[in-house]
Amino acid sequence: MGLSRERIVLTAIEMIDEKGASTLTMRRLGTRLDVEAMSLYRYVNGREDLLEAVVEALVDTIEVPGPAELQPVDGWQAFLQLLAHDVRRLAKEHPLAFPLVATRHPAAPWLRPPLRSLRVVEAFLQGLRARGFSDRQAVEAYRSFTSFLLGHLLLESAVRGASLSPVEEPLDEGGADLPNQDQELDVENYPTVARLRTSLAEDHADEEFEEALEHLLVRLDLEHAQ
Amino acid sequence: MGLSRERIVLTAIEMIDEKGASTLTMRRLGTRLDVEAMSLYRYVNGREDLLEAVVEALVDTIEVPGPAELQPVDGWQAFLQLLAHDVRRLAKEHPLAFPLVATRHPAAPWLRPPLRSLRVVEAFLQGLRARGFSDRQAVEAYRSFTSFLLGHLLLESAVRGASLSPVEEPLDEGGADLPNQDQELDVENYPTVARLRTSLAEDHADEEFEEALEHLLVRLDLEHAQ
DNA sequence: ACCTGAACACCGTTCAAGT
DNA sequence: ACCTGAACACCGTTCAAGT
Repeated sequence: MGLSRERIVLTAIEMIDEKGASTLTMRRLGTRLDVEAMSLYRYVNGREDLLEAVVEALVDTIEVPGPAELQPVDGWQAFLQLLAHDVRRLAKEHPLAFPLVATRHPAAPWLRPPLRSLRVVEAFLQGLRARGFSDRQAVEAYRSFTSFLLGHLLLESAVRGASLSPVEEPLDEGGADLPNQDQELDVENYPTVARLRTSLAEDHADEEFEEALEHLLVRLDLEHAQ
Repeated sequence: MGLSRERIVLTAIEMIDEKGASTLTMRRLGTRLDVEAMSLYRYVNGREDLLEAVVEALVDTIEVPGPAELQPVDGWQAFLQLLAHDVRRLAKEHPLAFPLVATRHPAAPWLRPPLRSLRVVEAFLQGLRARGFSDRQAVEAYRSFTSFLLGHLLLESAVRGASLSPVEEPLDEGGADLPNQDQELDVENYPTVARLRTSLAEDHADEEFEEALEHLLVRLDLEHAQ
């Protein structure tokens, strides 16, 4: 029942998953752990350090395919497919936390979100080297793969997270004079959007992800063949 | 010299550009405008509304290629090229603000960051419709184009923004017991990263962007030809 | 109509003090 | 060794009051 850095980080992740990072305060976290907020500072160098630890813990759950999941004989395509889907699992399990993984400034320029840990980058590069990539090709693949993951997964998280958003719906008292972000009705002034509204609102996250991943692999294959 | 919503938003953007969104407080913004913080609430429904207005103002600077910049005879490739580069201009001009554009929850599921305004989406869809895309193709292009922009530009912003980061370097007193995010030295435990370190640290943002854009256009062309 | 003073509830963080 | 009480500086926000 004692406090520990690990317990603090896990509870912080819980709270972020429930209501978003902006509602995670040291004091509320302390309360949840049955402790005064000040006690947390024994284990954590302040709130920023805690958020960094949260990101690290999340990224640590990423499983880079190794001998257990994948024979070396399986190509780099299988390797990247498995990895991509595991990062997507992370994004889907933590839609409100994923923006942190995506946007917190990486410690080094070569730690690109969302694959922002030395362990993952090392395994990524080794995985491709072992499957026929040159050093240069592996590094280029790291760059395009991270951009691909970031774009697709953050977009998914933003949309899915919007439902769980921390902003409490203000009861509509219909009296605000200021410009309102609720543009629902203005759609009528944008005929194409209005016409395609239904189609635009459809959720095709799965297909989008698979298709874009497929194309990325094709693209990498072209460079790989050179 | 009087206060106005516009002046407030522009000053907020200035402050974010300088030190990041986390340092933008209502009170500091008031001080900068020579006014008490409470005065801002006449023009802005609180801090969240202000940030929303900041995002809106930034997105409003995106120029979707119209008759002025582009003949209808120019293909959809030229249209998307110009648009992509203008969104990239926005990201480069505001590396510390772009994460807001990227991660704030969109008002509607079809307003995908970073093209998150009705005006831009409408012009985007019309631009492609006028250049031979079907409704379905235009919507699919909107989805893949936004994912592409988000991934590449947010990654660029994160890296570039890290230099301007709001975290003040703590003078290294060399005494912290807690896990430290400064993993610089641990690189030695990751041989492949260590070996490719220099290559990984190189900034190829320009080429990456151009190349990925080129491939996206090829990919869209395949679907378009069907 | 526009800005302010005073106040409230809530933050992050430090540090001496308790056990 | 581990947690807390008290305190400080700083937040966002409301509202009655000033001009």
